[in-house]
Amino acid sequence: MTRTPGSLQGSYDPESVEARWYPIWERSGAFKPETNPDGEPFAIVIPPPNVTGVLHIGHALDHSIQDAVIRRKRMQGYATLWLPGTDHAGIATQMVVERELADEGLTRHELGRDRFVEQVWTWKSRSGGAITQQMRALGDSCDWSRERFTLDEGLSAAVREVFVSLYERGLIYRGHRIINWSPGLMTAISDIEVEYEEVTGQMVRITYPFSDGDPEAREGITVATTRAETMLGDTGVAVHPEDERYRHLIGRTVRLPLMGRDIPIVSDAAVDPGFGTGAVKVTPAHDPLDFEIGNRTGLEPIQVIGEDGRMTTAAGVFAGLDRFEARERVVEALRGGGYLEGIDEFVHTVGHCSRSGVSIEPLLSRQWFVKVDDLIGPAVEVVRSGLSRFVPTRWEKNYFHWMENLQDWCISRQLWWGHRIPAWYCDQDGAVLVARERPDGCDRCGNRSLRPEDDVLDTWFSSALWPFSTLGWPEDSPDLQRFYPTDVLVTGYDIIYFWVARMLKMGMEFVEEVPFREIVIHGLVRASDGRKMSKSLNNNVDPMEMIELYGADALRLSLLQAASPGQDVPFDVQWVDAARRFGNKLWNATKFALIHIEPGSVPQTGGYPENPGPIDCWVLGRLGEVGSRVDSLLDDHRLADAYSLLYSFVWSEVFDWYLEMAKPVLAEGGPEAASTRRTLGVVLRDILKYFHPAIPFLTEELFNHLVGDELLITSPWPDLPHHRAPGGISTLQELVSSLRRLRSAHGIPARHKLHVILHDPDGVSSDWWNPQLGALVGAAAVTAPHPPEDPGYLRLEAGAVEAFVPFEGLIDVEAERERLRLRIERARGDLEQVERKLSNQAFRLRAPAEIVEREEARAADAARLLATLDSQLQDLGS
RNA sequence: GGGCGCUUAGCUCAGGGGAAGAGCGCUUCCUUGACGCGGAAGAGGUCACAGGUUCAAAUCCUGUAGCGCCCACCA
Repeated sequence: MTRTPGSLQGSYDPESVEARWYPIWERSGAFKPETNPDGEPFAIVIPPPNVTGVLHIGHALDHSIQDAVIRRKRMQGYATLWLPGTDHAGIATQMVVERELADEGLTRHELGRDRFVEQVWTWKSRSGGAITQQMRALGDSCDWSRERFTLDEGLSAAVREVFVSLYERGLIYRGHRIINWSPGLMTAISDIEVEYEEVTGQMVRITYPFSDGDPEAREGITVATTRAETMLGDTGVAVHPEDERYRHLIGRTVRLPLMGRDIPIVSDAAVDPGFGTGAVKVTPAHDPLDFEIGNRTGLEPIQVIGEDGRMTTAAGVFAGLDRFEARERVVEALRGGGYLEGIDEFVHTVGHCSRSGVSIEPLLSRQWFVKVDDLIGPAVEVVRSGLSRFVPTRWEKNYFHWMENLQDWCISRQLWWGHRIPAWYCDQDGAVLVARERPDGCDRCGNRSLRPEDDVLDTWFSSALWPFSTLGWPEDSPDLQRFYPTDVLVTGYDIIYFWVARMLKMGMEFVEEVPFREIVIHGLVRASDGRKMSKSLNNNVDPMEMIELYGADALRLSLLQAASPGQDVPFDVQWVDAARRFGNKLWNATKFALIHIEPGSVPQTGGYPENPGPIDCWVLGRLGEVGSRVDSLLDDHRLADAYSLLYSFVWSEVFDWYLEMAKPVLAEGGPEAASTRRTLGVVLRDILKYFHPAIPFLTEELFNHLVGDELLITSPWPDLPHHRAPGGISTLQELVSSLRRLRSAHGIPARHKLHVILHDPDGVSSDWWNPQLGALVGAAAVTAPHPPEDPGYLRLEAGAVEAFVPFEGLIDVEAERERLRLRIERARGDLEQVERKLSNQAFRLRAPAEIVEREEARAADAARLLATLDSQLQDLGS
């Protein structure tokens, strides 16, 4: 089913390469852990994207990292599971379907709950698969046979089990509290779904006159507020008990303007005497702090703003007005009544619904809550003790900081799409029944017509169970046993609070083991100017468009190279383009190799030459060094560093040097050429292996040409024998570079052969240098026992080798002198610097020996260079 | 009000106590039989600023300035 290997035709075309391999991988079973039954398990569960969603650039980053990790582990012989799935995303999905209904002129209420939910399922089956198709285009090697959806039967059972048992443990309760109400969505939302924005508003000061003193005195107490309309629901005024200005007023009553209600002045320590006027109007129904003060001092809440954001009948003449309209009208009315002391501009933060953007209304409401205090302890402890490790660790600080000041989590939502809360009400005796299955009747009065709870759970409730619910919990399934705790979680820092913390809490509470051993945090992908990508700025980058233009491989590599752990990545097409060009380079290098080696003849593993020639030995040695460095970087999840290192090694060493040095060897034929052909094959093969996790499609394609029938995706990770680079290589490279510089500086044309006399007292050079010098710089060298005595030669140094080039008629002598003077100046500077360092006694005493040695060597080098340059200058004649 | 980052080449960013790095851009040369989606040679940086620790600081510490992000019930 794989393609017959052959030589490569044409040029690199990502689209055709990428179309081919995904189905082959999937059919081969490589994505499933069963492909390697004896392997040690290694598991990642995907952060489930919304079913409504399409792949955005953030997913592309998140998935590139996960896929790179999982692919490498697979090649290293683990039984890897990358478990995919999607989230039902309550609000988001419901909104999409509601909008569709609106186009037909319908509302969900007209449709009714059951038909509406049915409609959402239909919608889900129709377009919910879009994102999973896009994941395939990206190359995500997940096990689709284990795909999960948060509303699946199994996951729903997990949700019910967790809800009921938390309720039984007293960790879930139903309470009447101030919650964040989104008038836009008509539902409660949790604290962390509120986004705070700084706005400039008005702080109005209002005087409430005393109603219990001399009516003629026209005295009162002045309060300040930014939400004037809430004064209609005031049931008291609070001051700090120690506040000298107001202490004597505690217990008196004032008449609430516009409403004519008498309300008491109370004292409460929560009041900040330094803020505003030091006296707070208390609206228990519309402010969390006021609600608490009200509870402590016995002030009743009066709800004046309704769930739709309009004033209620309790607001008197303002009833029916929109809350913002009411704010203006109330201020006007207060001004008219002479109650208004003044208006100041005031900058403060206002909460907005992260979904609908509407300003949040704190509302007194009966909702379900999770008491988080008891769950935090173990979730903090496992991170502190390192059982679950954040990468990079600095995110732990943020995690702890956040865990310290957590409020109870409001989990009920007034939506239809989601997990219905497993509670039933008996309307006869007011009993609340919470159960895994619908109870037959009220356990107290026997009433058989129980009313089910209408509310559904916050989407994040089911997400919190994801690492174990997807593996079969509450059943003690084989997958749960084998893959839990999962090994790595890869996610952005933006959902540490929403999601990661809650998974840790729930995992510890219900499975009593950490959900994942490592938490790899990446940043957000930003626009190239560093700003957030958003629809309103119209600076969104569509990953699918990138894939079309540059290929998934290029997109992945560019994201991986740019993503430093935990750091935001500004996205720029130039990176993707550079990555594509790298792909092109790989393609062409393989094409070159296939001219010289039989397609399909490279062994899948091993096959390193027994007696490698000098350049082969060098490249194998370098590959080994770089490879082990790359391995340790990858182990530390420093993917950006690993792939950047590989990228520059492959391009600037293997392709720019080794391939060029291989050409003359291959041309000559003989046993040397055989070794080089072999080396060329295995080195390319190993490079493909190292790059496979980042650029899976192209590497698979090229591997297929080199190796034949075996799939790269399940080939073993490279394991190189140690090779020691022969000393001559770096000297040769230095010499070549010097000669190239000479050519370049003086415009010596390529066709002009350079004749070089080598003086090589240590015998560093050898026979194989000559063809190399010929191919790489167009130079021919002869070795002489002594440096030439007559003038007219330019001396170059490469390590212990001196090279003499006759310059008569070749170079611009004046220009060369100028160049030398400049270099001499620089060399002097260097020498002085090193000598200064070496003459420092403290340095000699304190610095480690190897550093001192290195500095000494440096000084010697600098001195020799200076001498060389000086003599060069003399050779040119002054 | 707390916390966490960032400031390095023209641009976008890596690096993180012992000789300043990448990609893109820029200059010059090269129609080399893998690749012009390429090659070679270059120019370009007091690593934000000020102190400190150290034999040695872009790197560690303290402070300052600017810019981001997160958290918080200042009405």
